[in-house]
Amino acid sequence: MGITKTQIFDKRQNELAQLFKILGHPARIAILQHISTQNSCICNDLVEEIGLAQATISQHLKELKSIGLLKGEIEGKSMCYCIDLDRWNELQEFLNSFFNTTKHNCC
Amino acid sequence: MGITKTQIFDKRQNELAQLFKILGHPARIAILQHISTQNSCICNDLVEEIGLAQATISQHLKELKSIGLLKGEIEGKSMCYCIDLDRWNELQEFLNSFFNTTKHNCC
DNA sequence: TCTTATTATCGTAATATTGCGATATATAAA
DNA sequence: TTTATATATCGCAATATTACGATAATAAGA
Repeated sequence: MGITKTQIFDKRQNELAQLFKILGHPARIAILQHISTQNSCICNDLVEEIGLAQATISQHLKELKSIGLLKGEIEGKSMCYCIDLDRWNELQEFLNSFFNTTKHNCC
Repeated sequence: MGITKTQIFDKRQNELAQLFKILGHPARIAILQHISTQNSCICNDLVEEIGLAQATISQHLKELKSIGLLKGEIEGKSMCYCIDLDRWNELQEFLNSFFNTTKHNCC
C-alpha cells in the first residue's frame, strides 16, 4: 500500500490532482512568485533568495516544468526560467472550470 | 531531511501550498465531484462509488474537512458530508488571486 | 586548453502520504 | 437491552516526497 490508485479515477481527475499536487509545495509557490513579481528568473538567484540548496531548487524547477508552467532558456552560462503564460492561463481556466462545475451541493 | 521547511516561507505561501496539496489527490477530487454532481454525500455511498476502503475514504474526508471545504452532519445513523459553499468560493477567489498576481514574467 | 561558474543528476536519509484491516464508537431499530 | 449498521481511529506496511551533499555536465572567459 502507500501507492495512489490512479487507475480507479478518470483522466481528468488524475490531471487535476497532479496539477494541484505540484502547486502544493511552498517552495514551488515561492519560486513562481519570485519569477513573476521579484523579477528573478535565474536559477542561482532563486537559490539565494529562497534559501534551499541548489539541488533542491533544481528539483522543484523540474517539477514545475513537468506540468508546463515553466520553460527554461539558456542565458549565458545561467538558466532563465520563465512562466509559460499561455499554459498559466490554461491551468487557471482548468482549475476554475473544476471549481465552477463542483459548486453545487447535494443537500 | 525529507521535512518541508515551512519556516522559511511566509503564511500566505504555506496556506496556498496546503490548499493545493489537499486538492492534489484524485480520490479527494472524486469525492468533491460525487458530492456535488452525483448527489452523493453519504460517506458509505462514497465508499461504494469510489472503490477505496471505508477507512481510506474516511481519512480523505477528514483532510477535506481540515481546510473547511466539507462540513459533516449527522443524518440518521449516517454522516452527510456537504460542501461549504462559502468556503468553496473563498478558496476559489484565493487561488485566483494567486494566479492573477503571479501572471507576469520577468523577461 | 584550463579554470571558473552554473545547473542537472545521482544517491541517500529523513519524513510524509496512501491504503487497509482491525477495532472502537455511535446511532437506529428490533 | 441487544443487534445491526455506519463512521472514526489506530497501527502498520508500502510507497512517495523532500532535502542535500557529491559529482557530472555545460558554457564562458582567461
